[in-house]
Amino acid sequence: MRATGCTCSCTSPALTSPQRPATQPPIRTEVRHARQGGGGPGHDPPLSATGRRRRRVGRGHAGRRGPRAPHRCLQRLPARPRHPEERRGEGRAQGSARGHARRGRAAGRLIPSSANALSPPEENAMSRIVTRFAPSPTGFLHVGGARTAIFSWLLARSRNGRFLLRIEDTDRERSTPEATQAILDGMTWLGLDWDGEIFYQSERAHIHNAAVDRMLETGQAYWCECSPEEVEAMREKARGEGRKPKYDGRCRERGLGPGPGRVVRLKAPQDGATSFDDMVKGPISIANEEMDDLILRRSDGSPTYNLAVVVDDAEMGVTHVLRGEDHVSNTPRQIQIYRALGLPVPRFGHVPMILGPDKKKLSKRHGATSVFDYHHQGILPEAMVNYLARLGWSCGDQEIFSKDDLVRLFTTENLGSSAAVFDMDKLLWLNAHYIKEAAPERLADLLPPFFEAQGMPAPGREALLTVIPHYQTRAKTLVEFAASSAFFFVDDAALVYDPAAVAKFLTADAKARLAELRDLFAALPNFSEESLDTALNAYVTATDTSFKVIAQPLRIAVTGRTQSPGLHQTLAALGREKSLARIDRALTL
RNA sequence: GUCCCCAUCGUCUAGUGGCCUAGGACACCGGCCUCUCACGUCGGUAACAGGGGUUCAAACCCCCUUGGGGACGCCA
Repeated sequence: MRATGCTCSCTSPALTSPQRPATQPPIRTEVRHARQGGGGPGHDPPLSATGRRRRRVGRGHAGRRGPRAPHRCLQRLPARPRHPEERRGEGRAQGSARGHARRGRAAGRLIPSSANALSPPEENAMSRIVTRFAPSPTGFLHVGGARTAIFSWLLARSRNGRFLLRIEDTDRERSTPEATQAILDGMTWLGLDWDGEIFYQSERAHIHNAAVDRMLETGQAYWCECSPEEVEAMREKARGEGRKPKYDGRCRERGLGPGPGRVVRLKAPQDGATSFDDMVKGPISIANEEMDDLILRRSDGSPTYNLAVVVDDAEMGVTHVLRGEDHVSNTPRQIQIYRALGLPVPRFGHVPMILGPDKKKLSKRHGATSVFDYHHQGILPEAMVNYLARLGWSCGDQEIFSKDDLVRLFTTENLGSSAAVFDMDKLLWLNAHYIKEAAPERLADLLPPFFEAQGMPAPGREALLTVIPHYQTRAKTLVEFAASSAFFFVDDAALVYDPAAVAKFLTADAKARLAELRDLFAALPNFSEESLDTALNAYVTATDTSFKVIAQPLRIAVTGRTQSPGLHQTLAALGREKSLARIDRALTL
């Protein structure tokens, strides 16, 4: 298998539609092919080639992390009060891409050309940073893509910047509208909102091609008539000689024009090196002789990926590109294209991969890879975001981060540079934490589909609300939540008794006590937790027994199982009628 | 094969030359709490891949080795 897809380190095997429980997310985002139209290719005023030179070079890791006193991530704290106010509005489109086409486009074109010219965008206090997430719609949003989306979103939101979305749907074979929808739904579920219109790469071929034409005109690109077979032969030869397999550039100076079967190649620099200061990995440099003259336009006239990405990012005004590690080797090539086009080079950051427990790249073999798999497993979105953000990023010893915390604290400085293993246990722990913290009303909104998924009608909201607090400390997922609290809501006659528990605890002696308790409960003036608690304790003292002796039999009688919330709570939540009915039934077992 | 990247407890990580007999969290083990299960709480086991340098001092800087990963498409 190979990496497919997104600009985000995904391995996005077109996942087959999972048999999803009835947890259809209530969040739907319209996929609409916004007409991007117009707008020439990157015809922005050419910027001085020197504009992009970094000042900070090769100082190793120390170089990108200045010496500072307190926890670095906490330094963002003072910034807090400013942010919420400043970044609001401006056509941030949550949900369907409607209506802000003009505004979005204008901003996209203007910002970079003025802001990027002289210093790296990061250092320029006046510049608005622009990040993007650019998935290719060949499957669901998987956790790797979700994480780079989260980081890109955080980078923008934490710096009062814009976060854009571009769908890289130029692979007609594998791109589907369903996948696009699934990705948007995934983003929405996670609460990652984007600014302005969604960009669809497939609608922008004319812009890409215009850029190629421009390079042809300026001599930065040339026509090549070598066939794929010939090129493969060159590569084979080079490989045999222990060199980097590459096209040998034989058409470079031939001055060929257009013609059938011909491609356009970049006339890349042949000596020197191309380097960049990666936001997560530090300085990276690759000798230009390692790279060949990559194809910009295929023989069928269509633009290639590396060209399209560069042109789109430049056109959209992207200043900071955060993407998967599998793109580091594309980066120098893309930088060469930026230079050939005279465009400002954005900052790049490559986030490491997510591994499975066996330390191999996370894949379906390891279980769930789509964020919706986790949704359906009853993971709360805030737990997912917290977990994913913490996977490869840290802030001192802090583990729990609300989205606001993240926005306030995030910086690329604290992004880790090595691959990380996806740890379900820790996700579960976080999820349990957020379930405890959640408002019961919210859980009541979320839970119904999880009951339905296990084949029972969703309980009434009121009944649900009385039971929910008892399970917030007991469930790690909503699936577990529904499963372990289901006995509350089933018909008394349909309650399933655990045979082993019945055999062990519902002895004749126990039944005798149950009968007494039944009468006691029937006579109780009210059936509240307090009065039950008092009555139970009084019974224990009066009959000179211990709570332990009556607890399990009673519990099994009303729940069918050995585990439940506290007895008085369980009985009260069940109500007198059901409690008595169940005890009666237990007496017959 | 070539190039690039990565390397602290089982896992996520803190660490940016002395605050390190390496800190936190998950998981695991044990105690407490207790009507069960949880929650909570207290405690414990557990790591700087190896070797050379540099330095008064190295988990941290440099080099090498080893191991892992990625890339080398008219895919994205």
